[in-house]
Amino acid sequence: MKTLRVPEATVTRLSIYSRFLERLDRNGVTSVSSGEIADGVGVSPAQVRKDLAYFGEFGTRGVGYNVKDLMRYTLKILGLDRHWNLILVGAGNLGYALCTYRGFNERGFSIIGVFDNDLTKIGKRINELEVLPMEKMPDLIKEYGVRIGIIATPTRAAQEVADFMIKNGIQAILNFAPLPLNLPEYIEVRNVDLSVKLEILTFNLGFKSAQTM
Amino acid sequence: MKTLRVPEATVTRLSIYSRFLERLDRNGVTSVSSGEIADGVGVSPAQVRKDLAYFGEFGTRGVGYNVKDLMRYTLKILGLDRHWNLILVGAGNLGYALCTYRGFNERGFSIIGVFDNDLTKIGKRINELEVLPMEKMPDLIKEYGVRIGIIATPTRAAQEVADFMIKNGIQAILNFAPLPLNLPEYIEVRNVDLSVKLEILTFNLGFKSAQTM
DNA sequence: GACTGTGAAGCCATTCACAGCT
DNA sequence: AGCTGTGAATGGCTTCACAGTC
Repeated sequence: MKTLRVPEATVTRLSIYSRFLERLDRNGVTSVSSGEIADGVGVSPAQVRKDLAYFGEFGTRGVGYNVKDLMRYTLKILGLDRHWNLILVGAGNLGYALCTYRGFNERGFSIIGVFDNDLTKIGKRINELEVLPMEKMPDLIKEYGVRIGIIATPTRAAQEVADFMIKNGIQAILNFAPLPLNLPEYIEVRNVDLSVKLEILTFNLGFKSAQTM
Repeated sequence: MKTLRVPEATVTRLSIYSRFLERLDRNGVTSVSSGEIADGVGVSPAQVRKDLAYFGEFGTRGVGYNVKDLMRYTLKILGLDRHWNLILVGAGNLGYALCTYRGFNERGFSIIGVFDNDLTKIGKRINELEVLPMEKMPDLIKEYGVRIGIIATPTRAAQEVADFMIKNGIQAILNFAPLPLNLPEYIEVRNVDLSVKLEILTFNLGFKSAQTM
């Protein structure tokens, strides 16, 4: 298992492969080829093999891959062979939706603390969680060993919230505010910008209507 | 304005530049250099210039770019010099959050119809919209000239919903269900997978803890 | 002197094609 | 025969470096 630098695109696909493998496993499929995975997720068979090759040899030549084994390997590579506690800041509609999103639980993520600085939101309940004021964050991070924080605040608050999280030991941030955060480089950050993908669609539709209208 | 194929990464960054330019404009800044844009959004100055060069020459050598002009150009390129009506299927928490998300309105998007097939959700109100049964979709698409649909349903319903949208004239889909949709290739699809980015974080944290523990 | 626009170079990811197993 | 694993080839995006312009 040599450790070259792995392209982020490979990690993204690995996440998708692993979910596809979970589906196969639930359906009782025990063996799968790179071509079948490729068809299932919309990439080329060579891509699937190359992606897996970054991490080892998981298949059998002439046969394919064992579904359960490969599923476990991919989950392990992604760090999903364990449970992750998260905190979230911003108890608006988006924060609420993320707290109740089943996709997180299915992958081993639990949001164990929700914070806001809006007094009208503090004390409200989201499932079994109570929205807490920001000053309760430090203790909760320590108590639950939280390393990842989610930002679902309005844009103007995002940078300040990120700084506060980091000061209290958060190592990685998933940012839903449409604003590039300015953070130390040892912090892992990924942005989920809800309108960027929509704008890729309008960009592409623009070209189409030019052709067809 | 030569029309080479534009990398999707360029379109993504264009969307980010345009929002940064809007911020500068609101703050009264009138002129900006590629280096300042680069600093503001976290890319290299050459990247900014190269991205813009796909679409024309917008700057003045020795000076930089006029903020208002460049903002308008970028918005126009992205197809955001006009209003876009959207429909959304799935009136759960995520659907609710998307319907009330201000970031869409700020960029010229309006969700003008929300659909669900769950009888307990039909008739509910989200802002000024009433959740409608699926069979009302065809008329609404025609009436409002809708080309883009958003899928915020549970995973199991997503493929069927996508097929229904397309049958009724939708040309582009923003899919929040964590499942690769199987669609004709003339349909534009982009997926927003809420846990993939989280799994990139856990992947990267995995490497870090290996070093530091 | 400052900054854009761009061909060339460099780098990285994907695809190809085939050797190696079963 | 079928399918994996992988070096080589390809393709595409990013960075470099400098000519062009103000």
